[in-house]
Amino acid sequence: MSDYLAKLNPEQREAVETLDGPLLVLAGAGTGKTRVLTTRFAHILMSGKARPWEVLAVTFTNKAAREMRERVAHILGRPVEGLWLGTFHALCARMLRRHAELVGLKSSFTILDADDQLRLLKQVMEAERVDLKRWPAQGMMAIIQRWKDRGLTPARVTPAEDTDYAANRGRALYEAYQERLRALNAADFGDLLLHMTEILRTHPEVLADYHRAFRYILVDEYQDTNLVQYYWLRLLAQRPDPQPQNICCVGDDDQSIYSWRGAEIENILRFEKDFRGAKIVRLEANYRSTRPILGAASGLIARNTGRLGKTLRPGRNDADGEKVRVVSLWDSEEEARMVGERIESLRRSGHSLNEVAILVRAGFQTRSFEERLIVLGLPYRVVGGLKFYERAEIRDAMAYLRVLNQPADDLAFERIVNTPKRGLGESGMRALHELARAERIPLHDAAARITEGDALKPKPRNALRELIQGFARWRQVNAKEGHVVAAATVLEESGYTAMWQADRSPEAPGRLENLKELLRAMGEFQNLAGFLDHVALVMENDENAEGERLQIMTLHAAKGLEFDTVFLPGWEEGLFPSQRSLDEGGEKSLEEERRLAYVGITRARKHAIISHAANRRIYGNWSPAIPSRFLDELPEEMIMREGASASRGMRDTPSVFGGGGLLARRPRVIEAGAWEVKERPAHSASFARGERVFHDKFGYGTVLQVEDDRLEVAFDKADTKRVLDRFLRKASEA
DNA sequence: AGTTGGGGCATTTTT
DNA sequence: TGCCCCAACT
Repeated sequence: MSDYLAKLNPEQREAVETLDGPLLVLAGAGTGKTRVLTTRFAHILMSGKARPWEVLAVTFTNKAAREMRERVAHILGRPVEGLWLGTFHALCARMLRRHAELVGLKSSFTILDADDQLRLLKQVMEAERVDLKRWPAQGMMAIIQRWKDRGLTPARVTPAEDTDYAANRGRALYEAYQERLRALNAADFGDLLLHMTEILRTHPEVLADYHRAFRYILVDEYQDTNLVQYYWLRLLAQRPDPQPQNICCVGDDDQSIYSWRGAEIENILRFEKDFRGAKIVRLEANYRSTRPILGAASGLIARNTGRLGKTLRPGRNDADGEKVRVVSLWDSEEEARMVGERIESLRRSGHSLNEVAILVRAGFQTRSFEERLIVLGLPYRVVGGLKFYERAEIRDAMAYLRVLNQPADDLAFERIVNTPKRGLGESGMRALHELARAERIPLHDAAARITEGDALKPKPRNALRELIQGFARWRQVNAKEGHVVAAATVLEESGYTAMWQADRSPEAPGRLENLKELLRAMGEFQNLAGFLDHVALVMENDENAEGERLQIMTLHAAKGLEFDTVFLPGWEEGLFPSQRSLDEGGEKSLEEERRLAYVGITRARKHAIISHAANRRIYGNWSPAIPSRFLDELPEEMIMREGASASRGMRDTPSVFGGGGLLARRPRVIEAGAWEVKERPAHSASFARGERVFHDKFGYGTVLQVEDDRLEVAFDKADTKRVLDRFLRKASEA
């Protein structure tokens, strides 16, 4: 027997070895889902059932795709070429490049990011004279995305679907938006799936090609698929008899937490009906967490109805462990202090900070913890900050490259035509737009034409001519010397680099550094088009992971991760479960919140500390908070209560905090006063450039500029910020 | 063209 | 309470 199979337990082996016919693998948290998926992939190749390019393997994130690629290569002992392994979007983009003309695009189409999408839709709506005050473009975007999620092209949207926006003009706006995309030779993220599904639906010969091509299909996180992804998969999987439908979906209905993004939990619940003769394998042996953690999570999730049903059991013999802590606190400040203290003590006892995470329900909760951790000097990282590709300088540079690649990319052209400043103001842009619209030509071509006449003042006219001539030249550089040289030349000759060099702001050097990084990254790609696709689809987060850091992130962001110690703060009615889910979605969305709680608890290997506060500041005002109903749903024998909840029944308003435990140690009065430290009296000391200072919120930093009472400070653990001197202390006094 | 101040808004987010 | 976006200044 191959040794990669020997490492599996019986149920995992069944999931790997059941190669023929539809298979659903219900993989509970920590049951070796990724191992099964990658081993199955390798097993298909090793057993000779298919060649690498005959397997279609789909994930949701680039990270998951990368991981699968690496692990398959590891099992096989060599890298594998020619795989159809990637995210839904990347795979669809690849396919769509082959068939673009079937939906009115050219193979060279541009993939727009969220920002471009919204700007384009705004333009469309303005042109259609929609009152954007009354009907924000965001709302229309959301509707269009939901339609795309459900596989609805404008033609497939029925009047009954089109009732809740801009006096039933939603469908018309959607159609106009799609026309604009086509005119720009562009596709948004939703289009990648939508167009490909539409092609497979309406072009049997294309579908038949793919039926022949893919003998096996593997899908990760099936519970997160939306309808259009489901249609796409089903079309590809439902091969005509006698060819077997070898689709294997791996997922966990208990971890479906993305319905608000269009995911349909019904997809996984319905699997057996969709695919004749489907087999279901349950992975229930958990190798990650201790017995109490599993017991707490299982007890909680058992309250949900409409599950496929599965019970985690400890897969290791040493799985006994500490009970899940449920800590009651007076207010959110005290909660942050409690978490900080425990992390400090963990660190003192040799615990790695990389193995600690604080998982919150909503982004704004991270702040109180950040503030506390800065004061304590504990290094942390907030997952999900600004991404590399989202930074202004990168987006600008990308826009230059997009115009280089495709002159008709109006969105990109518009972004850079006056960056750096070329003296093109509102009137100049209007003239340009009018010419482009009148002649039905791209802005780039209109710009070339307009410099021939005298519609523009001399300064912008000359600058614009230079830009257009520049692009012609740079395209030749691209053809002759490659995209990296071309990119460097573009940034240099367009004056873009010079713009940042002349910038006196403290961010400028970092931005120039980022541009260099961009050029470096380009070197890894064959050509410009390949690179642009990569950036559009593979939004890499260039977080520098160096050094030991604890992590703060949302529960959503934590799915798929694991840590020795997990803090789960803010378990209060209205916050978790969130008010909105209580108000709107009824029982269904409450169940999704419960799944989110389940995801949170099951992230912990050894220690889970859940907490709630009796008082929380909401939009500035303190208001009392009731413990989350989820706390009552945890099996009593799996948890250990601390603070008020230790001696009193839950769900009462915890007005009296007299119970034992850690929190009762200090008198309440001192607790309440402690946070007033913020209101420090104005500091008479003045600061000098280069001086080390301390800020309650941002921590230590160095003074860059002084203007009266306003200082510019480069903080060690935060960006450079402008702050008033009264919020600063000298580092030596901090 | 850049700054400033008022008003509206305030889960979760990947591609 | 705080942030972000837009509109109206200078």
